[in-house]
Amino acid sequence: MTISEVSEKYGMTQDTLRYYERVGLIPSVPRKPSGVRDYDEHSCGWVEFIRCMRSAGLPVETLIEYVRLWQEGSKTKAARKHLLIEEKKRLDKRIAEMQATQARLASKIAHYDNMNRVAETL
Amino acid sequence: MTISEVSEKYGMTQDTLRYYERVGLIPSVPRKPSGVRDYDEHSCGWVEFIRCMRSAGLPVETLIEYVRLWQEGSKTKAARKHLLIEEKKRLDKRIAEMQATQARLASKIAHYDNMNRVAETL
DNA sequence: TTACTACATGGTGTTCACTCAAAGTCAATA
DNA sequence: TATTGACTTTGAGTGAACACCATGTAGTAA
Repeated sequence: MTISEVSEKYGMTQDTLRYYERVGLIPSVPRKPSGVRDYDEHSCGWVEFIRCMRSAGLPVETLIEYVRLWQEGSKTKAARKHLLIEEKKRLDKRIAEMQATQARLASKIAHYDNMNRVAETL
Repeated sequence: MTISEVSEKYGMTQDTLRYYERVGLIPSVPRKPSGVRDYDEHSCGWVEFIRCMRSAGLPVETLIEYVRLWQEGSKTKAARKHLLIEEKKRLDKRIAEMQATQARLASKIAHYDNMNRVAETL
C-alpha cells in the first residue's frame, strides 16, 4: 500500500504518517526500490494501533518508548507490560475526570431545560 | 481571597489564573484599590467551573464563548444551552473512544499476563 | 527609612504534536 | 520528450495553552 492509501484508510495525513515514522512511533516502513513507502500488514497494524492510542491521548513520547522496547525483542516484555499498565492507570484517571465533567454538563443542561419549562408554565 | 490563595485552593498557578482572566475564560475579578485581585464567591465559582471543564479537555475557545454569552445575560440562555449540548456530545464521543482504548490496553496487558503464566507453567 | 514580600503588567519562551515549504527524484502518461 | 503528479528528505513554521522573566508598585515590619 502507498502512503496515500494508508492515509485514506486510517484518516491521517501523509505528513503525520511520515512524522510518526521519523520519530519512531511506527517501525520503519518497507520501501520499493525507488524509495517509496510500501506499507505491509505489519506496518498497517502499527499505524492502526498508534492511531487508537493517540486518539485516547497517550503521549507520543511514551508510545515511541513502547515501539523501541518492542523492537528490542522478547527480553523487554516485562518493561512493555509495565509501561502499558502505567498508561492504563493514567487513562483510567482521565476517563474518571471526564465522566465527572460529563455528569456536570448533563446537570447544567437539565437545569436549562427546567428553566424553559418554568418559563412555559408561567 | 488573594490570587495565591485561589491558586492554592484549586491547584492552578497564578500565571494560569491571570491568563484565564486575560483571555476571558473567567469574568474579570474584582480588585482592591491598589489593583490587587480580590476573588469573591462568584469568581471562585468560575475558577472551579473552568478548571473542571478544562480538565475534561473542553477547548479554551469554546469556554470563552460560553463566558461571553453568560455575561450578555438571560437572552443568551438558548445559545448557552446549545453550546453545552454540543460540547457534551463531543465529550460523550471522546469518552467512548477512550473507553475503547482502555479496553484494548486491558486486553493487551492480560495478554502479557497470559504469556507470563505460560512461561511459569512450562 | 530601609527591607521585604506579594502582587501587577507586558512581553518572551517552552512544549507538544503536528504541518508546511522547498527542492529534488521517479514513474507513468500525452 | 516533456510534463504531470506522487513521492522523497530536511528543516522550518504553527497553534494551543500555558510558563517564565523583567520591571515596577503597594503594603507591612523593623
